[in-house]
Amino acid sequence: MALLKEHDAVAPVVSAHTASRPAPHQREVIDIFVRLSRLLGQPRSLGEIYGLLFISPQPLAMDDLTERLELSKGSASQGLKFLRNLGAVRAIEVPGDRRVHYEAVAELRSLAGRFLREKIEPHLGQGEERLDRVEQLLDGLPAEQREHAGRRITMLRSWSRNSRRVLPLVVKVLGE
Amino acid sequence: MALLKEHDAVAPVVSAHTASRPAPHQREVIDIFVRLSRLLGQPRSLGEIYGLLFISPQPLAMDDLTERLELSKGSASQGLKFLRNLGAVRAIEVPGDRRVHYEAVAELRSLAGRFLREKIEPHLGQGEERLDRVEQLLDGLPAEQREHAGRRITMLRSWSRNSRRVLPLVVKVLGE
DNA sequence: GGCTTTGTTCATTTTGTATTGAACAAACAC
DNA sequence: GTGTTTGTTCAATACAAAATGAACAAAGCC
Repeated sequence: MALLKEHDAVAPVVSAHTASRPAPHQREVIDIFVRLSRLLGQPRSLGEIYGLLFISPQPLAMDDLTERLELSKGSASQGLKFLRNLGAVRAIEVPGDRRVHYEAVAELRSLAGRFLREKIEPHLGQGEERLDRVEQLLDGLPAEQREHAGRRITMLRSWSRNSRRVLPLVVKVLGE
Repeated sequence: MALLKEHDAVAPVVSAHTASRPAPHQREVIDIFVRLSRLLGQPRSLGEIYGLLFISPQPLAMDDLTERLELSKGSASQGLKFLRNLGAVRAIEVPGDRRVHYEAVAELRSLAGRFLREKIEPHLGQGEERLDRVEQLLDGLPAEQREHAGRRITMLRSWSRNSRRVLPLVVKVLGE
């Protein structure tokens, strides 16, 4: 036993699956992304995955993630899928290793842009059509109520338009 | 048992508590705010309450809310508390009625401003201090790792600064 | 004083969402 | 071909967040 252990330690097997926990500074950075993730209404595992990739000096394979973050294959796979779609992560070929490795795409501009466009914009767009339909419903209403409701819907249209205007602006400033 | 059930069904209990459901157009507007609420990571009841107040021609008391939206006193009370703190709702005196009535504050600028300042900004602010502390943790690290981690933290600082810059801008454009 | 109305708080229950893990598929090695 | 590694999907489970409702407090009324 002691022999075996010693052998393991001595062997320069740098590439063995050293399931090393994240270092303290890594844990901190991961935590920052976990908070951000929750703030944006995403699962914590997402933040953990992106965070670890962000602070890791080299690309990591999926089982590096499951080992170091102690999460299931399912979570890792789903999380990476999401991050891939978002363009927050890119696949990297590592010579002599069949597994796909990932590294964090660390450009705030593209990240935020994609997120806003895919997760926020649709809601706003959908809203505009809705308002047209809702306005139809006002027809059979007593005059007083119709007037008030009409004003409110006009107001919502304006809110929607302003919100749309903001998005590109946000992306622009974040990218500077 | 059967009798009781039949009685319940037959009784023309229209006025018992004329808990008039929201009209179709009101239901639609409420739904818009429910979605928004979820998008911002807030409970659906919040959206319902604000939505109904927003589309109601006159101020409503708490039991109007519990009846029309079919939610508990607890939810209504908590929801109103939150909305009051946010400044999204204001209390109105109604002559001859002891109950406090509420109306929606319908100014996007102040609403969004308050929300961003109270719910988002703190996270960003907290982040900056954190980064200083994290940087300390880098000292005992091998040169190569330290260099990479250092770059990443610098990057996070810049992200944080840019995000801060965006907030006032958002508020400004939303208010126009 | 006691009785009623209005509103809040908080422990419990319910609901919704994230995570897990097992079954499956695909790509490779031999 | 068989066995192994890598990765995905999805039904079951665990967990976190929201809603409930009962107990309580405060304020008005008679």
